[in-house]
Amino acid sequence: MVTQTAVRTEALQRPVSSARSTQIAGRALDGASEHEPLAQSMYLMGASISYPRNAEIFGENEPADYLYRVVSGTVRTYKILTDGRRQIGGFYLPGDIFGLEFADEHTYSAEAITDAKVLVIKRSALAALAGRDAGVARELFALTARELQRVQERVLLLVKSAQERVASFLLEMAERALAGNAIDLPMSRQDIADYLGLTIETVSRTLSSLESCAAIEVPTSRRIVLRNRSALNRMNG
Amino acid sequence: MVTQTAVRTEALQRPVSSARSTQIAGRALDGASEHEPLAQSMYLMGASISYPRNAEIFGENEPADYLYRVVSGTVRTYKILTDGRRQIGGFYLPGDIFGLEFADEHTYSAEAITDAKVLVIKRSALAALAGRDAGVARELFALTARELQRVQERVLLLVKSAQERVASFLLEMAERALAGNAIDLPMSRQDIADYLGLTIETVSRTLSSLESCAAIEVPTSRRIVLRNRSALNRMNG
DNA sequence: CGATGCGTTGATAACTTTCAAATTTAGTGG
DNA sequence: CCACTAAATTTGAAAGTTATCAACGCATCG
Repeated sequence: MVTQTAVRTEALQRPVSSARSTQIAGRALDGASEHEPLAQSMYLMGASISYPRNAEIFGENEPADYLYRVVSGTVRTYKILTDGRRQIGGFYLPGDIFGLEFADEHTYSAEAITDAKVLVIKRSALAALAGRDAGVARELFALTARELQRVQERVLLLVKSAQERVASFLLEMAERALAGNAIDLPMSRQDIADYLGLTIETVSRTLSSLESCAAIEVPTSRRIVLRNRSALNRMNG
Repeated sequence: MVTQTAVRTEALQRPVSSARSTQIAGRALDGASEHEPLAQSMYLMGASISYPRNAEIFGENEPADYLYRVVSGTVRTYKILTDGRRQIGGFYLPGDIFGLEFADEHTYSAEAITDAKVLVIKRSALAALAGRDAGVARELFALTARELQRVQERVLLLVKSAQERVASFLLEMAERALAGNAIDLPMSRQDIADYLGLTIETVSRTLSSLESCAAIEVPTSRRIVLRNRSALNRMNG
């Protein structure tokens, strides 16, 4: 891990204007940093760590001593179920915060999907900060509330058909990672399947079927072009 | 609705020792009222309202001006999906708090499953209270965090098989409403099905199959006796 | 180039839903 | 309190959806 001194230096070198807006689950807060004291604090106080593709950031049941913010790359959280299957808790893109816990230990593991850089802040430092700065406390609460909303939407998603789940997933990713009309998926089919509670075969078949009905194009497996978004919206239900 | 005066009187008449411990989603907080300033405030400041069976307590998209605490009976929250199906958000038993929202409007509707009595407190009063009393603010946060945990567990439940879902449901209800070794279900098969993302037929068949393998007994449709809890735990996954 | 991992496609099996009917339970009026 | 009606639950058979098992194609990388 980077030393505290080095971290401070790096944080100070980073121009304020380069700070991206804080996002959780694809929802952007309004950009001004005065409205994101937490993000700002992480820039000032947080350490920056880089992880190679597939590296573990933290493990389930490890002490939850840090809060994380994605700077670049993509992160997945997941849990291995007793039957051996893997359930993905969420995908975190640049600006997103993850690792927020209310117990002493992480309930999910976290891994870098691609090479990723994250900022970390000690939970104890954050607690102290929240005590002094009501804005930070408010933001932590808002973060939790938004995470709750995100998970509630996932519950609604998981009771739907495979086609609806995949369509919802594409629309969700489109909101978060759209480049023009195309999405560049950082995650594998297996990741998507474990996120949606489906198998890779079903995800693959569903994408093929969406392609054959002209709702999307799949030029390469990681790139999806949205051709008919209203059709996807209709499927979304 | 009961007048403010009448409410105060009722609150004062209620002996402190009779206050049930606050529960959310079946998890009991430690009983002492000093640890539940929110519950205490609701007793002191809240109005008490009674609803007959199947009455609406609030509707989706209505302004979320109140927070509710179940005194007696059972409440369900739900949402009607675009395809007409109903998804149940949760069941709330005596001591449970519901109606917690972070936007201005309710995202779920709420109905009394049985005749139910609830305490309500104005959100604005609660906000004022949380500003003055850090304990209330903490409890609101804890409440949110616990709700988040509950919904996350539901995500894990919804990716499992019908048998696992029903077994999980029975174990969840057993923790919350166990009388001896039997559960008295306040809700219908349709409610259970809409909670688990299954059809009533599948719920009914699964219960029959659990009965035929001696894991449970179903003397009447609303009463379930747990015969082999470790078998249910194994199915739970 | 061959090995390896990822993604797609096909065939079959397992599971859940749908539709239908029988049975039980609950509610209502006499 | 009983009889009757409506509603809820259970059970059966068939259809639909998704998972599983297997094979193939395609790209990447030593």
